[in-house]
Amino acid sequence: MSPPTRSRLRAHPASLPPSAPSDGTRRRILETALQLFANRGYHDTSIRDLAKVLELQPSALYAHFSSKEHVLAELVRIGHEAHHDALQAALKSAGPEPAEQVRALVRAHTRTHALHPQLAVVVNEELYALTPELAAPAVLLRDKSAALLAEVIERGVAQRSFSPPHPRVAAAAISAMGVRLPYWYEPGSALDVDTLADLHAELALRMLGGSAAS
Amino acid sequence: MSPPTRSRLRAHPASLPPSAPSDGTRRRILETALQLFANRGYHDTSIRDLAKVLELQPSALYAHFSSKEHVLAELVRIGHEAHHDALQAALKSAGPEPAEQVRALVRAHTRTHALHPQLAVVVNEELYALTPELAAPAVLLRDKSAALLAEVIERGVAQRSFSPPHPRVAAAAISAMGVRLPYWYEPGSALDVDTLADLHAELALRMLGGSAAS
DNA sequence: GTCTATAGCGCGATAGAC
DNA sequence: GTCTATCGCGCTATAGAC
Repeated sequence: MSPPTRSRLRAHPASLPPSAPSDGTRRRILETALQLFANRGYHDTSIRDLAKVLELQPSALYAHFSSKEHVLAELVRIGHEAHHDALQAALKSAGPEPAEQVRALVRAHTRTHALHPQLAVVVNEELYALTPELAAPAVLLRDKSAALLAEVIERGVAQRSFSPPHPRVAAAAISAMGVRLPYWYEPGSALDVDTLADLHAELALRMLGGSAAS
Repeated sequence: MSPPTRSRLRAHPASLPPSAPSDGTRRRILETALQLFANRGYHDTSIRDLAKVLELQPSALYAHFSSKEHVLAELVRIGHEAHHDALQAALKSAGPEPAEQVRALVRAHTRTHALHPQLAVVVNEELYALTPELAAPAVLLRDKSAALLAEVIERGVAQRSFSPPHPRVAAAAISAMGVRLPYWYEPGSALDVDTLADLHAELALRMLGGSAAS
């Protein structure tokens, strides 16, 4: 760990989604690693830093994870699965119209990033610290999640509900709103998560144009 | 440098803006560091890695920079200044209407991120690897750049040209489009930079609503 | 599953010759 | 301004006792 640095995130403390392991020490390690990786980065956080916060000896961590990289890989896996599951659930409960489906997807995307900002940051900034083998499952989930939005947009365009100037660029812009959230949004602020999710959905529909924008 | 990893960026090779130093070795160091920091991250790139690519001995770098951190600081400075200068020039040449000014700002924001993707990534992901003292000038420029967009939006809202659901959230969404560009945009693709800049401007105006959206 | 101790290596940076 | 050589330290990970 290098010397006096500002922390990357506004949010505190690190929150894992419910799907994470409930087992005691393994979960504590993941939560602590999440906090440190999010604030300082994976490569700037040492096994010794992690052990110190956990009040364990460095060697004790190896009873729970076979390497520092496997701790990161588990966080990346949890993050991608939680995100993908949230998108799928949102889509499933959304009804058939593209506008309603976009609204549901964007709300879920935004909620995930706002409620688990550390996980979002680690997933997005540290994925490339993993060997391709360990990163592969996450990359696959990433592509599937992107496809969920892309397909809804395509269908909306096909049936003239949407008229974006460029569907792929619009999809990237919609995704970007959520991905950048952890860097400026303050979870305890006047703007609550549900309102924010609605605002993002509204902005997404405006970008997509057509009759759906309110 | 850790073992087999995918690179963070699609773009190749690293491009510095014209404002960067033209001097020989110093510039070569900056260009090479930019490429390595963008692809592997600052903390995962060693002085030895840098020297190897440059075909120099590690100690030779210290004739040009007093530390590895100062190399990063210089890149961060160059990146922030080029970005801020581009926004200011765009605004200056834009005429008085808020819609025209937003279009100019977004076009400049997008062009900067598309034309210098490595610099954008390093500036955004590695700023927090700097001590607060070295990061301070960049943070100041960042705030000034954000204010340029925020003020134009505010004026547009005040004179009823814009009707965003929430000006601050819309500003963040507009900025996010550009910031995320380096992670998906392929500079040599069918979609050229100017078209992309126009598309982003169009999306921004749609989000801001009002009479200005085309 | 935690401890003490340490192996083995790579790191950033410096000394001093040329 | 580049070289050779190296200091001193922190790193990931392992060995082996309890």
